[in-house]
Amino acid sequence: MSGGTGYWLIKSEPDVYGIDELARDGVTYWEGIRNYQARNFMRDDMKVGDQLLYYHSNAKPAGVVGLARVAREAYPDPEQFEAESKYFDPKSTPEEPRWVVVDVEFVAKFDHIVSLAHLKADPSLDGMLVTKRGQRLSVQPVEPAHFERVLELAAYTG
DNA sequence: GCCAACGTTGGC
DNA sequence: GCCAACGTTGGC
Repeated sequence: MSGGTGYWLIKSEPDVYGIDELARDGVTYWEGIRNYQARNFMRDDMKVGDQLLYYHSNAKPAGVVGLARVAREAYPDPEQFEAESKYFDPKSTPEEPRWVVVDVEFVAKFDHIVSLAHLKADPSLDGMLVTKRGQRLSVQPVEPAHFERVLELAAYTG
């Protein structure tokens, strides 16, 4: 697989759109990001082929449940213009869209979740953003070494 | 369900 | 531009 060299963690609530829905759909656009820092990561830094840790939040337990990749770089989030959408933003216009999406493609579901508790307990993951208290950012950059370590913890062999 | 942490909004 | 109020996130 050619392309991106970046690593990210993306959060999703399994009750809303979990890894099983992504596996079913194959590809989806990552709609509804309404945080400027997360948007900037998607808009400015995510490249096709970048690898994504798929994280379930508001879950029991919370943790990394699989892998995905960026299939298309940032473009305007169509839901921001749809008045009936929960992601509608009246201040955004097609001429100057405020929010973007990327396309996210399913890669794999881990056999076992790598729980948040497990991530926090691993010294080699010190400093990983998701393990920090109060860290709510739903799109986070991940260091390559941390990414590889999470795959080890998942016993993921590709 | 609770509540701490955090981001955004809006009055001034 | 400050900052209190408010709404949301997300672990527990």
